[in-house]
Amino acid sequence: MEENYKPLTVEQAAQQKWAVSGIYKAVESTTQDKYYCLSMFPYPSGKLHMGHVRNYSIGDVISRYQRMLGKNVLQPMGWDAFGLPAENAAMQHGVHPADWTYSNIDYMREQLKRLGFGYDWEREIATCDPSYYKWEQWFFLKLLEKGMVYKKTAPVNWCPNDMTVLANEQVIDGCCWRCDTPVERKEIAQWFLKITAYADELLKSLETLDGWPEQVKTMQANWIGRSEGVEMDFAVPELAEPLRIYTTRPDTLMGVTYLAVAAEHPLALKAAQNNPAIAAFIDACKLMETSEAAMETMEKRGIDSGIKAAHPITGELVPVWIANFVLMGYGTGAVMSVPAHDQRDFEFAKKYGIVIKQVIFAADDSTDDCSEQAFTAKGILKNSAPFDGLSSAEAFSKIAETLEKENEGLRKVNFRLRDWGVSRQRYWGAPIPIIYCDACGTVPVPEQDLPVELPRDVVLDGSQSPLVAHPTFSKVACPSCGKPARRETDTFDTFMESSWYFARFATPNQTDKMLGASASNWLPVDHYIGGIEHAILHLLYARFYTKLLRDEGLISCDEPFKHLLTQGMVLKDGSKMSKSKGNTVDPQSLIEEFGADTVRLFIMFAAPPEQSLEWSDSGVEGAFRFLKRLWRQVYLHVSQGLPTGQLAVSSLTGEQKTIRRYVHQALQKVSDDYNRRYTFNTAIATNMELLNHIAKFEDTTPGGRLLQQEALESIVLMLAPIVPHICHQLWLELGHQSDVVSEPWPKWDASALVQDELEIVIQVNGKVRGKILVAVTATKEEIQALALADDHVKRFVLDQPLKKVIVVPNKLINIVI
RNA sequence: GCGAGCGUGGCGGAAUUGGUAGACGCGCUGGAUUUAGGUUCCAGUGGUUAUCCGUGAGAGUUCGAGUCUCUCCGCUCGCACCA
Repeated sequence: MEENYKPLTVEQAAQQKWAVSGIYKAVESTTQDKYYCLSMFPYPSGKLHMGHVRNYSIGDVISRYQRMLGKNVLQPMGWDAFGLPAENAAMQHGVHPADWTYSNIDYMREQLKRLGFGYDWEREIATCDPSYYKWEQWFFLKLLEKGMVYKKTAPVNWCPNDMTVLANEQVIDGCCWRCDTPVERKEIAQWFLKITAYADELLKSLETLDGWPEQVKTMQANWIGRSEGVEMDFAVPELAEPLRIYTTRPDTLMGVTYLAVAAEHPLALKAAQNNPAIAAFIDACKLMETSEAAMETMEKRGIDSGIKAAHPITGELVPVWIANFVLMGYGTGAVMSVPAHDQRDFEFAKKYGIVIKQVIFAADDSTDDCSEQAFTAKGILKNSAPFDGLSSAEAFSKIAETLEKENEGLRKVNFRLRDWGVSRQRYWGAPIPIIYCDACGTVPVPEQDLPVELPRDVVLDGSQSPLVAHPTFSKVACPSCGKPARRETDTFDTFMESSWYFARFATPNQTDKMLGASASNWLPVDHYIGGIEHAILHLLYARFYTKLLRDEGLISCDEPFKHLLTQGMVLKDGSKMSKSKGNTVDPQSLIEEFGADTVRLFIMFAAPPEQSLEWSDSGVEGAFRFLKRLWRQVYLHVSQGLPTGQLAVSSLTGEQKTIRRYVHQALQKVSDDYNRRYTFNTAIATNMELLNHIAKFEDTTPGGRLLQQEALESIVLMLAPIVPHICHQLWLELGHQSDVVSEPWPKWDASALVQDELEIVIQVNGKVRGKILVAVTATKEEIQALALADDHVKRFVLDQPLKKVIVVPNKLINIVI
């Protein structure tokens, strides 16, 4: 055995061995349970960053641990290859998005291989490959057939100077990131998937996801946002149609002092016809971002339309305002306003001098004053004849009933969730397979013409969609009548690709179907690992897609991910590692300096997976030091010749029993850390502690050397999922011919854990005053007598009478005086 | 603005079910070996020390609170076209 640890040699040898044996290739088995472990696939942005290394290290550790438990593991890898950065790179560096993407993929694939992740590379997929997005287009057309897809207008960020649509990220302080022109909202026709048709199921089946973090389930439930309320009409004498609104607080109906409508609402447009002030206000409302955060924090402004609407109960006329915070696309584009009981309405009413009418009063003696702020709690109705004296809950039913009887309203369940807009006015995405014909209307591309391939010969200059500008792409014959028609030039949202890739990994090379039969055997994913930033959108879309695929008969599960591990961010100097902050650490140079195992070890040791991880260069050196110490300890042991014979467990000395107890306590603790807690940092710490113990254990008797062998083998097995290369080599050095990555996970011997005596903490009034060694068989009375006899304890107890004595078995005794 | 988290030594973190706060590692201090430095090894390391005080701040529940409850402060993530 080499005296010194040489990571590069060790890692090359191990990786070569794995490549030759094809050990990570996943083949369906009838004798083993499957385990599908998936890390979120990367966007090929150029090089791996530390967030990737962390994500994939966690996934690889779980995969390798499950393999040692005897599972048939599937761990695939691929590329979320469509997206905006490729187009930006094209504009900045004059490189084609496809070339840029594929060369990034090639570089990053090599990095992943160098890190020793156990992927089945035969299943690699790239979403920009026509053989992948063909099935996405096919499935979209299936959904169109089923009525799960429709087209409507929706707002986008529009740069009037560049004549182009901007992503939210490309809008900086309300202006275009390239030319600084103020951005406008523009309504354009777009394709939508009816995710709201599954709102109920997406909400209800969250309850079945026992392996998901509570916080993620809560966030999803809040995002879906089920509410119970009343939809009602306010008649508008000047319009044929009444104003329809929805409220979750019908109990406050008698406090309505105005209504508010969106700037794009027909009522607003009518009011603007001969009122230049209103027309100017509506114009100004266009200068607004589409993101919810921007809208919720902007200044709330409005103008009186001059039009009045009739209160559905009293018939009293209330003014209708046009307000910038009401949106046409969400709900009905109109809301009722109760300044006394809603904070936003309150601030708006104060600003514009609108009447504030309090109708809800506190049921107890807590304050219900609404002169300074809205009183938003529920309570008792007053000033609300004929509902005076009712509680908010009673009023909800009574008012709903009254409106239903008069045919002016209806109880309704609403969701905050909106349908999924999938149209993007961009080049580097999957084309939407639709053709528009003047005679036949909207015509799906026939199945035999799929995929609609993205043309390569395009000009990217940031001014308009390259597919619109392309000379021939949009010019097609109508598949139905053969006359000249126009092809859809929008592409799909890239979330469309990432919403089903986990299923495609089961049958990645299937050419005649979207998913082969074995998709149902591998799915659902047993463990899914990825960033917390995906807690809502990606995970919700993937759950939605799973239900769509199920209803199409392509898979049989209801949910895609059994267990979810949301990994924290990698920070440097307290803030997120990013190119723009210039605080990135390149994994490549560290791998070259210390080896993949050191990088993996540090990243798994520095923090538990769900917490953010603070990068530390000296911490990496600490990890390297530990691997060197481990190597040295095995070297010292092996160079004395491997011990022979069987360990005689029944005739160990006290010190030998203690060291063996440390080994088996570690096995027990580390198994729990891997299996239940996913706290790999404490699993590593336990192994470091154990190595410290055995380094001090210098027993060279035959029994002592067998104990040293047992301890070192245990450490190597316990660390194999985390640092597989060095463990591969050390396992061979310890006298084995087998491959450590395929060894069974070690079991602890319960009899080795037994102790005769235990240390018990003595507390007086809850404060630690001493420690005593007692036999494990000691009774409460015996422990109490021993504790009271302790000199130090006596000083605190003195002669005071004992009020109470609490004994926590095997832990502590608390004497209360 | 709304939703979800987090806050413990000089630093990363540990304390799993309310029961010894600071495991393990980094850094630092002293020593040994080597000596040009580094490596390696050993000892020590929350503050204060007769004892007390300490887990963002303040209150509460309890024999006992880092852990549970409430209020506040600070930070992070998400908000539907970044992925």
